[in-house]
Amino acid sequence: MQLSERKIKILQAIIRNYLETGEPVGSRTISKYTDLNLSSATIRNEMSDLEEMGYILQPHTSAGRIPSDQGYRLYVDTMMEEKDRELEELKEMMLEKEDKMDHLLKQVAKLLAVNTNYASMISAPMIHTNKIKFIQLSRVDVNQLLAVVVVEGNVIKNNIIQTLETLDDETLLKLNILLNTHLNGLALEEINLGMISAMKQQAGIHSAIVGDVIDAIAESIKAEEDLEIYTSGANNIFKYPELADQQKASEIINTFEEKQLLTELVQDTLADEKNTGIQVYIGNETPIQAMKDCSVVTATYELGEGMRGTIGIIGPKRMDYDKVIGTLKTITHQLDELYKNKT
Amino acid sequence: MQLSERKIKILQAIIRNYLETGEPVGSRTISKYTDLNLSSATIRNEMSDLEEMGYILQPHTSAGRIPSDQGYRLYVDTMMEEKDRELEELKEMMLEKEDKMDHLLKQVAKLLAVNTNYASMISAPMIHTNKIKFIQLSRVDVNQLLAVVVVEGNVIKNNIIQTLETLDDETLLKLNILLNTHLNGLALEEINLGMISAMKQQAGIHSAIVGDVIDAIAESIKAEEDLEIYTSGANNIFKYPELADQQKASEIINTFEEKQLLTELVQDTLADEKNTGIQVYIGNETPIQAMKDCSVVTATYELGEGMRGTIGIIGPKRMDYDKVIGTLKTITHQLDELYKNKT
DNA sequence: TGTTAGCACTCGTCTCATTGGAGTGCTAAC
DNA sequence: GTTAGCACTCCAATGAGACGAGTGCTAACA
Repeated sequence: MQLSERKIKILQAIIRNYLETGEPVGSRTISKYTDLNLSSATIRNEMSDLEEMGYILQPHTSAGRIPSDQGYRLYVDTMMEEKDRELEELKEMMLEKEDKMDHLLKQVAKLLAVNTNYASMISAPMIHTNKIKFIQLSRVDVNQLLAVVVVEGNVIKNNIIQTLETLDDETLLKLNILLNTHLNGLALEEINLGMISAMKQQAGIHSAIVGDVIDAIAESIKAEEDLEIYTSGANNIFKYPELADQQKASEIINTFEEKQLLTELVQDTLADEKNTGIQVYIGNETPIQAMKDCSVVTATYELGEGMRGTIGIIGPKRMDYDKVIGTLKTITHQLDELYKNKT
Repeated sequence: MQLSERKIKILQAIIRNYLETGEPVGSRTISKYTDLNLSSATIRNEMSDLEEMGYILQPHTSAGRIPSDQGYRLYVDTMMEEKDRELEELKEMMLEKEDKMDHLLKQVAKLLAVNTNYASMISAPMIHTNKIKFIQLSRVDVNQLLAVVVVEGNVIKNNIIQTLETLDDETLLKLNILLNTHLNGLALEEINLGMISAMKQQAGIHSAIVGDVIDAIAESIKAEEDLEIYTSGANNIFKYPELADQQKASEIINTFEEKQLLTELVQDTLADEKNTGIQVYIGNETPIQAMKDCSVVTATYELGEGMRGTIGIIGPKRMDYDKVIGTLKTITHQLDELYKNKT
């Protein structure tokens, strides 16, 4: 069967109505709601077709219809009217000097949650390049060295190294020069054993330290791998009765608390290269089992230089897709701008 | 009325029973439960007294009794049999090299939650002294300086400073020496305008930088003030029907998500100096409104040098106080040990 | 005087039947 | 192809009745 013009209009009306109310919607409601003047009986016939085609379903025999996952999917793919959103707060927020990345991300997460009334998450940008920009070794105590590594994108990593011997200023200076001349501009993977042994040789009696420092650097950079995720508004799910029952709520809350469980979502979003930047997971389409009764909308943001992160909104299936997608587009766009203005 | 020996035993039995079951407990149950061989009728009379005295209450006329806040309070203050707990996992966890404070804290929070089946929180230690131990200024880019500040307790802070002029190595070295000789060993509050202007004078044409650096340092150290709190196991509350209803769950979850709301709890715990280290807030005793239907048990841990933080367990009023307090004592003790072994 | 048995009473919970209404599907007429 | 009408379904809300856990009180007992 083909989806006639009229069927589409009716489906659209059903979904819109259901998004608003969360109640199954009946034929009479639609016959009043739409501009095509049809009686409820006609609508009923069409609805019967739509159900057969899998776009809507009945919770029980004598109830109205609700959209199926397939129905939502069609809606999102073809029928949405994306609402552009002005997020003044965001602009203001970004105008304030927000140096600390984690603060900014937390703020964005919160802003999203408050603005949409859904739950939100944001992952810190993954640094793909991880090129070392600068290394600094300093003595903070008789047998403690502080290693500071700055990588591309001004991400700073610290590590304290315990040493057996006490290094004097001159040696320290030499080591610093040695490290910087050899390692600057390199990514972690580019550092090979040959280089290390060359450096050790040059370091002479302090060769042990060189090894420790490189270990410390490797550790600092690698630590980034378990990527940081910030969330907000998890308790918004209680606003939607279909998610608020104990079983579901508990699972969702748990996922939000064990943020690492959200990693899959981030991976999945980032993996999809060809995409316009926005992805919508409806119900079972989600990679996270706990969210099979939700819809998840994710977007990729980019802070130049291959630093990419993910923003996501998690809500009920009857989420206001138009608004959410509009909001996410605005946010990612603003994050781009932010980066441009910073550099 | 006096609390006779027998009344105490009965009250204890009521509370113990209620802690297990979560159901109001009746006179017949107690008459079988206790070793004092009394009929249910006698128990009833005693229970009537206990109710009048405010230690127990009836949810409705023909139901059994449940402990009141006052009853729990008496129990915690005088009748508990603290269970000592061996936490092998904790020891193992701490044996592994856990350099990163935040990782350790997250782990501890999780361990607590899993172990007790309640929700847990832990605040990062507040650094009271905040004495500057070491300052390092480095050039990472033509017009970018990296300021690293290490404060007492090896807490490291970074800040990137934009400069108008490009500083050469020699100037940078001079500035470093200038900053370290003037500021090392001082707390933020001890830096006064006199010192700053003295330093600026010595810095000559680079005096502007000195101001910027001091601002950056102040900012880094102050940032510590909105203290970090880690939580775990919030969704454990769903295991206790009396907390699992939407209204309450939502409030509690929200508090856990907006971690700053837990600050009050931390403040309150740390403020109470005279205490043995463990504090119990039963129901309305809590400083956090959202937790008025919970009990909260907090402990202070100390990592030497005035670095103190708070650990807390949040659960239903019928929490297993004996176990929780035992666990918290073990944990704080282990954290102490950890610190000793590190230094 | 403290303890106990017995009994009437209360009140929440469970079950079951009833009702009302929203909504459908089908049929026949337009 | 559209619509009115009607029988039918099924959920949700309501209320009556039975049940039982538990109490308070009284009177009797050691």
